[in-house]
Amino acid sequence: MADLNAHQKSAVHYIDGPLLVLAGAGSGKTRAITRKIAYLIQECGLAPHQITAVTFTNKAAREMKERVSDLLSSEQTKGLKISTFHTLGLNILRYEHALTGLTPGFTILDAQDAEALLKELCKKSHSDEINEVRAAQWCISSWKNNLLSPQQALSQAEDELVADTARLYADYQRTLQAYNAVDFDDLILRPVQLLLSEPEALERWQNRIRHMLVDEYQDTNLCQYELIKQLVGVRGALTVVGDDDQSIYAWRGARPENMAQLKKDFPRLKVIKLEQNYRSSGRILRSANQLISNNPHLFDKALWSELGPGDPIRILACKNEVHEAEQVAMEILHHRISKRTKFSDYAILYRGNHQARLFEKSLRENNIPYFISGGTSFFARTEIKDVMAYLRLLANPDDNAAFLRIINTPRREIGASTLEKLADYARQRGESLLNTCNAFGLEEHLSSRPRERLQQFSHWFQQTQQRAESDDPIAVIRTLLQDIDYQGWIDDNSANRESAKRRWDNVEELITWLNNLHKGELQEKSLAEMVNHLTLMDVLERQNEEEKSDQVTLMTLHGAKGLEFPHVHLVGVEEELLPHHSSIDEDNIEEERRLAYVGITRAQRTLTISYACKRKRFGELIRCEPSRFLKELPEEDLEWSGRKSKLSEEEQQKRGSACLSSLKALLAE
DNA sequence: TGGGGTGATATTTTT
DNA sequence: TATCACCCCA
Repeated sequence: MADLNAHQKSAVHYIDGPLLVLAGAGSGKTRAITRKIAYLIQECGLAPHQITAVTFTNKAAREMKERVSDLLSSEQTKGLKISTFHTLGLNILRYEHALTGLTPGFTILDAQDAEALLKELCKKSHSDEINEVRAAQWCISSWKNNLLSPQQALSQAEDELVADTARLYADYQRTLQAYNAVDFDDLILRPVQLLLSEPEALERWQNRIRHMLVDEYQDTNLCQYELIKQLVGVRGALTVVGDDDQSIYAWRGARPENMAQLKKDFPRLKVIKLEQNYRSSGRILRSANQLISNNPHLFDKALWSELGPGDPIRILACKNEVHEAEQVAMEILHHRISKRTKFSDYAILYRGNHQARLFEKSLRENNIPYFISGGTSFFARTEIKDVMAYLRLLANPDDNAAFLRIINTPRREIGASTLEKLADYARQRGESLLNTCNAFGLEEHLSSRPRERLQQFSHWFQQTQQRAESDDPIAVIRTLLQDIDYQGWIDDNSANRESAKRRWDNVEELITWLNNLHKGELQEKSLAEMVNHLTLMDVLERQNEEEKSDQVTLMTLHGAKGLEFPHVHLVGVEEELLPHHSSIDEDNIEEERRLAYVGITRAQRTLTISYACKRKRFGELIRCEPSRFLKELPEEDLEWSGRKSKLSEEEQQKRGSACLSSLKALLAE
């Protein structure tokens, strides 16, 4: 405990009731949480399995696990439950499946699968009003996050479109149940419904959890909060850590009000503030504080630091967006040489993903290694989704979504009209598509050729299912892929050799992951368990690999939360971009300000903010204003570059080449 | 079934 | 401007 400050210590030691830790940016909240877990085990006599800690991302969960195991022996951490909300929900559902009408092999549909299913359902019945499936999906998701049933949603609907969407929601939930499937939101929602309606289950889980810890608490939505409340019960053994100034997910249902709500629901709530910042130098911190003081606050908090003032904050005014990207690349090259830093000390943070492209270009042109965090995840790739769909169907024969995905991949000459007839008959019999392939009486609906094809598939699949019951899962998967010659299918369907190779490598990597899960410490036994585990996972392992090498990090402000970098470039700090124009329209400047605040507080030693005066947008060149947030920073801590000297373009070019030659001189040195 | 043409549409994203 | 989904046709 020696390396904790007094406030951190009291947060760790306080176990008499519910505790809210208001942890400012860089105040060592992860340290406090991990110490508290260690304290509960070592000093308070709790067994590791009685402690549940939840985070929002796999990455955060993994980091927390690592840091706890640095403090404790492996014996002391055995059974400790540190996971994401969704994994916690999955575990509850898995254990209590009998009470929910799900069978153990149930499928988790990811957002993509769910969208495809909704599209399908729309086509069938709700077509007229709903032409925006994604909007409907978003709407249904927020209903779920706000604990609204389809009936409630319908009764609250104010117009026909919403009413239709509510009916789609009802249809969607029915279909999911029929498929023996849940979506991501259900992983939280269904456990909540279960705990509310089944007192025995509630008691079981409340007894199991003797202390609960929640990270990034300001990001919880209503449904997640309800889950916490149910699990904690009257005992109130709860520690939550959060920072309302870093709430940047209100747009997807997060409720920073949950921090205030806690006080109402747990009157005994103790509040501890962590205000000493260990990350950033003084000027950076002062700027952040001053910026965020323009927002109203639920709780007052004043961050301070002992790290000394540090460098002023550089503001780069750039001619246009191309220029901005070049400048930033130049600055990084220059700075790295003169300060003898590593590329991995730098991060370029931006509001929207599309901004990455320009920086990618300029970094590449200057031979600066970089990696872009975000983008298509491993599990969204077609080849991975295909293989996963085969596995899903093995685990859950009712998973019609998986069936539809793979029935004609690779090609089996089973077309849309065949499937439609099959689906009609399946609905009539109340059975899954897979089952219906062999159903009695199918010949009345389908002519012999397509029927034979379906039966051939189903026959082969049955054999595979049988093998899956006894054989090693990995061997089953390998045989399955050989049977369908999936590698051949990839070869035939890739643009070129390289992409074919890459895609097959991805499949191999998936198998490696499955293998690790199977042999790993968690001992995931069944295919279903492994498949569900993988659905909730993401790129974390490979991201990890990339972080290790010396590269500049490019990511969105949202992606940067929870991270820190010695040198940060905050780019595109313009009106309409940060704050984003849609937030300006919706009068939601505060969240944008918090976003800027998150960006600033990522910086440890230097912060460079840049903006362009002109920018191409949707094909046309528009004039840009520097962000209003710049005016909210303390002028005396800023160092302007570019704007105040009214250089002609020509002269700027000269300066650019002067910069380049001085750089070359440095390199030669 | 896949390619090419067409028209809509441009945040943030985890699980 | 650039992308992407969708539709139609060969």
